[in-house]
Amino acid sequence: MVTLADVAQAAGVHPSTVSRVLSRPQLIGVPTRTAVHEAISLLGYVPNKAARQLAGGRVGSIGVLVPDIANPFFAKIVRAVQQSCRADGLTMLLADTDQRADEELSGARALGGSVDGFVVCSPVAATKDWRAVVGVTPIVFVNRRATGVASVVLDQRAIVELGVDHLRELGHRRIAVVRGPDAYWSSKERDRAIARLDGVLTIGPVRPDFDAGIALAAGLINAEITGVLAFNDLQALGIMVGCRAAGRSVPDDLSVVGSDDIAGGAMSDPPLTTVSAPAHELGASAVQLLVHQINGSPEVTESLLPVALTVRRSTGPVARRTGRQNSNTRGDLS
Amino acid sequence: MVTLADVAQAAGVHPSTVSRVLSRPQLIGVPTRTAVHEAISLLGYVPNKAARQLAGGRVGSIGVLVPDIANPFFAKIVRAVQQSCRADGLTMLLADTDQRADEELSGARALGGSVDGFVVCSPVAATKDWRAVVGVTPIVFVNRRATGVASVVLDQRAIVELGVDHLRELGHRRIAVVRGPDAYWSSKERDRAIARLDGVLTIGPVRPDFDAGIALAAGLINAEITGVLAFNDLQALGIMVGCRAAGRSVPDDLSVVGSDDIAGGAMSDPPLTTVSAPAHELGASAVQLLVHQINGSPEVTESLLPVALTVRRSTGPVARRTGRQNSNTRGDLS
DNA sequence: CCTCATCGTGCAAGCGCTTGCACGATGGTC
DNA sequence: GACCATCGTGCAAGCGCTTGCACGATGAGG
Repeated sequence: MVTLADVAQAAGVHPSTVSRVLSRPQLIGVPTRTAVHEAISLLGYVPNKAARQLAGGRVGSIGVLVPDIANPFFAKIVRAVQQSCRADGLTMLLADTDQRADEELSGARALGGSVDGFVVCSPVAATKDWRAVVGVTPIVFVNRRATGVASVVLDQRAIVELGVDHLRELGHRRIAVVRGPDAYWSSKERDRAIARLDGVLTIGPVRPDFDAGIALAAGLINAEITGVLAFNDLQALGIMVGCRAAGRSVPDDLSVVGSDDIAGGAMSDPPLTTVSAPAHELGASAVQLLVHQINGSPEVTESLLPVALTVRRSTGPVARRTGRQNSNTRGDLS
Repeated sequence: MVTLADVAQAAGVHPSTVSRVLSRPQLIGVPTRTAVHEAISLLGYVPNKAARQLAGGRVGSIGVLVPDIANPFFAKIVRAVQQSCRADGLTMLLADTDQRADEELSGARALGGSVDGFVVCSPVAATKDWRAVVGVTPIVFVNRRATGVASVVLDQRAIVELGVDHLRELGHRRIAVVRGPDAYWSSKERDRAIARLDGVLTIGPVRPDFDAGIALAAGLINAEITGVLAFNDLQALGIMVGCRAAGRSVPDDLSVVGSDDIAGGAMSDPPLTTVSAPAHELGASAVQLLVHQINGSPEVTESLLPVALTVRRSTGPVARRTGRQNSNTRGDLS
């Protein structure tokens, strides 16, 4: 293993000079700097992170906590975070919290000493608990806004409005929007947006997963809903399957729009119309905000990311009244 | 921050004693040990990883490299790895290699100094390059077998046989199996298994993703295939969609079986029959093997994991000849 | 009762790096 | 021409932990 001292010797300078070339090059004269760089690449020197951290410098890695890495939405975010990290020369430590507040906190504790900061996706633990655990360590929340903590969130209001407007433009009048679990910041945020709207039915809270979606379908049909905005894509996919199982067709009998735009949505049949979340930007912005903080910026930035409607084929014009009539008739049979 | 020294003082012993209580308890007398433990929990002491590593001890973390974390199959493995890590008190460092050999190697280099070992999923870089980069650092390959490297792999032969046998039992005679990219170890392994079989057509190599699956459908129909074993679930899903787009039905006109058993398979319509891979075991075994090596065991273990058929509704009995006749007729139209 | 393993614990030397401080060498100013 | 700011570099003290070695206190054997 080649150390700082080896490089220093090769370059004919003091180890501290090498160290400075690496951390604050502007302090060092250009000729020396060049010589050091040559020695570094010649010897293939790689700084030892542990030593660097121990000596009080930057660690060069960040911790990322996600509720469930198997959820494609979070997988996309993690991927973006990882890419940003690589671009910034950072290492990413990942912990899956299994959606549990205690795992979140214990994960943070475990990573605590080894990272420069945290990116926390959809945190469920209370903000004050977070502060207690991480102390002054920089931190940014993804998908939750909290005072005193940097965050990058999706425009939940736009999600609701984009989804509902799309349905309305297709002529739908009996529109439902599914509420998410109360524990989520995004749920509360959407509820606020929903409250602004006239004439939409709300359903739930309902778990944002496939099975819950299936279970939802029957109720939607009974309520003669013709267009529904699910809480996320997984749930939307479930609604579509449940609908077909009940003998109805998507989008002829029910238009469904999801939210997130996970890969599975494009692969369903019909492919899912959805409000696309910029997962990549979410991750990238989070890292950017975090790096800012790590570099000493005191400002607490709250970043709001726009969403966009992706129209595929799970939504269509509302059926003419006779069409709905037919549907109802069939519905009585099942 | 509470340090070893603080604990030592609180317990009235020397720091080295505390250190030993943590790393090799059997060296320390029981009363002292107890006292130290009390002091530790009293003060809420958390060992500093950087210092520990620097001093030459274990780091307590492992590096995991995956080709694509957004691929649900790898997400499942990562999740399992993470769980095993937590159970063993290990931290997991994750890097996404984007399926590129150079990223694999540079990822390993970046993590190099900060981990006790590596779990590498579906490595594409050559084994000797790996050895060159990681030196004597313990390492285990997932989904590739290589001499001199511990590995945990799926029984590729069983995958092929299980899939094909299932199709045969349903009466299919015109069966195709899709080959994967030549670069994959699993592809070569399956090819070997396919070679053993009589009377199956092979197709490909074909990329193991959704779009490639869609593209495949037409060819399958033209060749009058009635049952197909895809290379993985993503591809199988694509075949189903492509098939329906061509006016055929699954499983009536074409039975399709996937491989992996990703979550999306259960959510498709019809839900996908597939050869399930024990993703959780893959991850857990990998960690176990790695920990063994880290603990100094010299043996190079190669673990072969069994797979199982999960029958859902994308496969069915072969259509009666008249049925196929009909299909063909319809086929001419499209 | 003295000798010698054996066991439990203290001691101190680092691991590789960062950083505040000191110091010599510049070049400009009065 | 003597003085001072400025700049570039060397020096050394740690960061928190592990571990080989030494040492005192036990209990067993002659």
